[in-house]
Amino acid sequence: MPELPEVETIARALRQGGRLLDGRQTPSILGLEIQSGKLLWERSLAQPTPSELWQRLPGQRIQDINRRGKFIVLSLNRDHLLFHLRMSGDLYALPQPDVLPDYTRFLLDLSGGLRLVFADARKFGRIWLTQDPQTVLGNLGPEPLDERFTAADLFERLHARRRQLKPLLLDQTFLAGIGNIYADEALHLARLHPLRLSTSLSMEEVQRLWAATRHVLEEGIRRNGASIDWVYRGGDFQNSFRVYHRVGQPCPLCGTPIERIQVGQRGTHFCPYCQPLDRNETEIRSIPG
DNA sequence: CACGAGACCTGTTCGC
DNA sequence: TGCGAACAGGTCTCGT
Repeated sequence: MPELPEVETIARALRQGGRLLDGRQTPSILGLEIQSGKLLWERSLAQPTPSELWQRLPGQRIQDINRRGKFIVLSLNRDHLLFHLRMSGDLYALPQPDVLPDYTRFLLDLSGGLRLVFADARKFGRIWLTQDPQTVLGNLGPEPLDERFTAADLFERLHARRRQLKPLLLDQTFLAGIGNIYADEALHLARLHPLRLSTSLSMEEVQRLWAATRHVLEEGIRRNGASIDWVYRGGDFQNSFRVYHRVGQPCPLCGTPIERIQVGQRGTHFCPYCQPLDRNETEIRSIPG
């Protein structure tokens, strides 16, 4: 499910409350104390062992809640508790007496009668408890919405490697937080073909990609993320998709039917007219003769 | 270094 | 209607 805008929405809701879930507003868990908890699917816990986790967690307070890339970071008195939701995870606060939600893999009982629930149908999500969050987050690339991240930085990073744009945007060491939806949306807004080679972009094209990336992420956050299928609920950015999940439907710029190809085993959506591919701009795979 | 395939998992939707 | 295939917001590891 979640990419940067969805994870940002989830983190904000945990910090400030106010996420609408089944018609109810979820509460903030900032400042609450961890009393106990349960791990219902062992492999959801990446680090440390369950026994060490339950030895360390009780008594710590949730002092801060932030997002880095697609990670949610809870800062506790002595540790950091990190969550990655991967494809189908979600994280939210509920009143304690409630029945456990479907696919609950981990929960924390908190002071004030609240409960933090980590639900994850596909079991890909992971949890870490560590004193040093950098051991988990250390390889992430820059935050695309950080004001210190400039178009010149992006140009430099694109030209430091020689890769197709789409897989590069999905590479979390290149930029942190972009996933399949926002990569396709950004490339369309920037009018760049997903197979374009990173080293082929002019400064003007990089400027477009930089602005487009930030624009779609900001718009995603403003709309509380995108809700598709049964997984993440609460956002409505899906109503603004330009290309994602729109195969055969008209491009919003020119009306040409949107096409779908596979790039690095990911479904990739683009407008063949607005995002043309010049032979000189992509890798030549086979040398004749 | 870059790329593709396979793995990790379960649920929903599509096509015949 | 039924049933298997395809597909899904992500990332890691391995082989070429």
